[in-house]
Amino acid sequence: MKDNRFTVTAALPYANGPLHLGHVAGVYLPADIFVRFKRMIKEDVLFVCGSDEHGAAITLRAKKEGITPQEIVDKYHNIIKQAFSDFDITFDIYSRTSNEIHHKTAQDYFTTLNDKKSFIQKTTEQYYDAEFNQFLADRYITGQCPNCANENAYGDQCEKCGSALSPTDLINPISTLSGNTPVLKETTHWFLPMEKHEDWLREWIKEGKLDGVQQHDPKLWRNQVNGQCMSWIDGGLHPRAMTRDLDWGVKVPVEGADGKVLYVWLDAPIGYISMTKEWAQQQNKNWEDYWTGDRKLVHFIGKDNIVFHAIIFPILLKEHGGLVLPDNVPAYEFLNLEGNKFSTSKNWAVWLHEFIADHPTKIDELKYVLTAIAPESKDAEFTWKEFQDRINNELADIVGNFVNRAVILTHKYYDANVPAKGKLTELDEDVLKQLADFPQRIADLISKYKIREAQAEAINVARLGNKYLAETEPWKISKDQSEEAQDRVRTIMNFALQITANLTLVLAPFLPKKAQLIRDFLNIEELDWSLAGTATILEDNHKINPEKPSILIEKIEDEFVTKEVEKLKASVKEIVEVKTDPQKELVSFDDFTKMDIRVGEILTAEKVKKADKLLKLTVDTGLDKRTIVSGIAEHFTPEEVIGKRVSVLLNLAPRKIRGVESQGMILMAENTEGKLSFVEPAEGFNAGSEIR
RNA sequence: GGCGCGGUAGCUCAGUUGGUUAGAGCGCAGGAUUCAUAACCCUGAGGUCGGGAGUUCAAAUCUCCCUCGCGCCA
Repeated sequence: MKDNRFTVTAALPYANGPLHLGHVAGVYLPADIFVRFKRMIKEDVLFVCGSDEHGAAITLRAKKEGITPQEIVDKYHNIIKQAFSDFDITFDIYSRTSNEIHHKTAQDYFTTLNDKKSFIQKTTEQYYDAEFNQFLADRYITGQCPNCANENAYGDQCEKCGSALSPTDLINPISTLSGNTPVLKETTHWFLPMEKHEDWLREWIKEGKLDGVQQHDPKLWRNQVNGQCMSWIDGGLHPRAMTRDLDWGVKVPVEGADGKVLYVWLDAPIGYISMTKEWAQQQNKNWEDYWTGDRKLVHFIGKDNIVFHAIIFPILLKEHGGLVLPDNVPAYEFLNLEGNKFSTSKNWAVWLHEFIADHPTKIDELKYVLTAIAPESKDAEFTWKEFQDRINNELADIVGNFVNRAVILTHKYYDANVPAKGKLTELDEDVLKQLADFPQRIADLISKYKIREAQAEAINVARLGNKYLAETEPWKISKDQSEEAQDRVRTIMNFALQITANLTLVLAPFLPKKAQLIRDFLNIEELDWSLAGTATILEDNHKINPEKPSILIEKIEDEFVTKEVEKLKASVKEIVEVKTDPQKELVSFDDFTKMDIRVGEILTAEKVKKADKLLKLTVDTGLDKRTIVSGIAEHFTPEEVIGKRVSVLLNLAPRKIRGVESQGMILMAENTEGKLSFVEPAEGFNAGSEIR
């Protein structure tokens, strides 16, 4: 087995939205706790992460919002980076894939593998949008589902019947970019022939051995990870595209590969390497030291990313040669929120940066709750009520209260000096023994990626303290003035304080700010982990902070919960209100040309009697002057509309409305608030101009 | 649809290679106590371990079928 030197990565956040609590609970926070602990026990650990800034979703969003992809990724990269920093996630580097060093590293990596003939090239036909000059990602093609006839199926899936599709399955495919029918066009891509790697992957995943050499303990890999990988391998692997037709990303470094970029399978994980390089340059170190030899590589990820990190990237690493393969891929399940999945599009989320802005003093409290419910083995659920319960009943009552008791009593009895221990009782010895067990237990749990249980054990140190005080009752004994009794009280209080000092150690990886606050109460510096479990941390007569301690953990009021739940519900409403109608059914060009739409000028206007909404208009259509009844009286006065040049549907079948025959229809734009606007041509387009 | 993972006390979760009365925390009930953030501490009630069938002296744990949730793939 290898030494304990770690390179830890956390999944690269996609820079098209902010971070929510699901991301934090299921990747970044456990990774940070793991890393903090490794640093505490002086194991060499590098922690890298950064924004994933490429891909079709970002370019399409940019197009939609009329801005550049760079503007989008700049915006979210900064929000995410700041949120991590505010939340005390201690990456050694948080970089981004739009950096030059990443592009260069990824291209070099591709070239190395390409030169080694690790890839095969294949030419396939893919849908292409001629107007936008680009190939279409599956999800940007819609059409009729061949299974259930749903008109709005996507190129990768029909959401109505749930069947997965490929774009060519769709009947009447439509590009969502232009609305045109896309054409099939040949394109050549580089594929990774994964099937060639089945044999060694099987041995590596199942037994942890590579070329017969033990690399890792497969029993420490989560069920889900082993299970999914083995099912992929046993089911047979297939070539996988490593490049895409897109103009936003790392260009494929091969002549003639214009308009092609590296696919996310290469782009993102090589980001771990390029970010290591960037950090190493800053620190004057060799990046290779962190990716070769006896280094343990650990990828913290969500469960949707398993085969990507446990099969595809390992193949790429091995093909490159000389680089370490992951020692573990702790994959987290998903966090749900108040009964529903987190959803960026539905705005059902608690955003990390918003939480921090709203509750800057509750950072460790949030960390505690997210760790306590971390989805290590099954999907978990975050509710504000549980947030309150966990903080109030566990953190505040157990930890906060114990610290307060120990410190306040020391102030009261000894004027803030640590009293010396006297003779120990059997109970004291027993407590000592229990205390001594904690550090190793916590270390073991963290090494096994059981962060949630490790945190619970840390809290148990405070429970031990509470129990000790309840059993020894120093406040009773202190009333007895005999030297023997006073000696007993000094011993008890010394123990209580030593346990408090232990808390600064065992809580530190989970609740760094609270650990610091306790250190302030005790007037001590950061301690070395080797002291954990001992009762000799504080020296006799050490002066603890003479100021009365503040409240370590403030309780969460009911109002806090109510407000947050309301905020969450309100945010969903906003989205619903601005929802626009989906595209209507397709019409043929012939259908469209049947409609005769022209510019008309409104000559006269008057209200229709007994009708609040209707105006009777006389319109010059260029052909004739005709009467049109229009339902716009609630939006415009007759005076306002006279002289307007508007769009008119001329050949709508005439119809009597309130006794007046209407010979056409005025076309209006309507926004989400129900406001109306005429569709007016520019100056110089007079009555009779055709619209088509 | 195929595959993977999960469904254990009201809630959140542990349960090692099948082995005595299935555990913890919260919540709940009762008790004790007052140094402390009305907190702590003790005791107790609560589960036919998603449903069914099977293997076995013995199944939460192994096999099969069904069902629900999540993910991956087609």
